[in-house]
Amino acid sequence: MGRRSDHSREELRELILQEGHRQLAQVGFARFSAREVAKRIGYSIGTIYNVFGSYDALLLALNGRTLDIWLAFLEERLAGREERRLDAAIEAYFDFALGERHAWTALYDFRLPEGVLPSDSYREKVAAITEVIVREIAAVLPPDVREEAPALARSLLASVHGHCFFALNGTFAMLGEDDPVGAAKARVADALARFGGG
Amino acid sequence: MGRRSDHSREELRELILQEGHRQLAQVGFARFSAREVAKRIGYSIGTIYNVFGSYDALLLALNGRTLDIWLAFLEERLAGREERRLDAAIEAYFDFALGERHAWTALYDFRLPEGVLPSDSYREKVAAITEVIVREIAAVLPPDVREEAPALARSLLASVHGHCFFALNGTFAMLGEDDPVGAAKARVADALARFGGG
DNA sequence: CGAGTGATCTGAACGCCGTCCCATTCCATC
DNA sequence: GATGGAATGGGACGGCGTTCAGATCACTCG
Repeated sequence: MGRRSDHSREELRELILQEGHRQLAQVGFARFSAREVAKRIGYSIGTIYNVFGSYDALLLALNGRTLDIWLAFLEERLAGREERRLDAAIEAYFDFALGERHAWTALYDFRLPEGVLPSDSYREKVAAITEVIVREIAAVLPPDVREEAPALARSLLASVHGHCFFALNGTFAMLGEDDPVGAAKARVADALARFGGG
Repeated sequence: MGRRSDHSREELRELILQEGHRQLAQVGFARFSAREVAKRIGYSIGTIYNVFGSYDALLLALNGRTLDIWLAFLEERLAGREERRLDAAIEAYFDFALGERHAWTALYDFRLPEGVLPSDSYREKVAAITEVIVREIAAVLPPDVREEAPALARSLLASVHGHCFFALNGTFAMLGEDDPVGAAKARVADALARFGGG
């Protein structure tokens, strides 16, 4: 009832995002509930709508947070590493997805209504992760084909994503595949071999 | 109210699956509702639970139907084709996903509760689609590495899936990729080149 | 200091959902 | 006919996202 001002708007936003991400990671996208988040932080459901405007906006913000964590995770794994950096990046992809299973899955389970585009800031986060891979690809590509790095990075990201996705959703288990990471690395190596890189 | 016997149990099952698949294809997984399906076929929600037992079982059956249609689509695209059969299969993958956008997406959006495995019949359908690809891969592989076909097929399926997924969910659009099919074909070609196939 | 203003917050209400379950209805059998 | 059992309907339940009128409090300004 009524104004409380226990927290500033920014604090509230942060509070919701923290508890929301905790919930999302714990119960997964399908069982995630904005009401439950409100309950846990001791505010009413209305407050969440005051701050985020809609369920979709909240989820976009939560997925954005996942992307932030993912980028940091990836960079930490690469930091100081001299050799086999691309393999390390692939391992990081899988390790993050496995470790943050629910949050990672939510990135792809949640979809905006058709025609609605994610915000620029969300796109930038996706681009930032991609950019890391572009750099790593460029570094192992022969200089004369280095311009191919962005397109190749997108494509290899998709390949690795497919392997990771099948590993997590049980498709690979169904098909008897027991080394998804190895398979993903092999496909990346195949692509680099074509360009004389690696 | 009460027993009607307008349809046999099998007819009812088929009725629900038909209308359910129509709904799923029309509104997508997120907006799909068993109640709505019941309403449209002129039965009550209870009847759907009599026939399928749960929402999850219904969705598994609907996804099974999608897999059936997909397999038929794939086989038709390959039938009578002499050259570039693998490219045709990749195109079929994308064309099916694009054409049956919602139904295809539902295959991956819907997830059983953790620990619950899909039925054998569902697994067989997935395996049947995979088997088509295994055959095509085996056909273009040098005889001495033909035993690699199943593992390679799983991996390439994952790669193509990743490209298709990113094409449909907007990731590729975000990253400026405008030829997902071409990229997928290139990655498959890269892998075959390693084995001296193609 | 006190009244008025406006931002903030609550929670009931709405129309959905999946799920459960029992009263009702009808068919088949005797 | 009567009856037993299978099929069906649909209300009830708890939960969801969403909305919004009303309650409440921190301010501002006279």
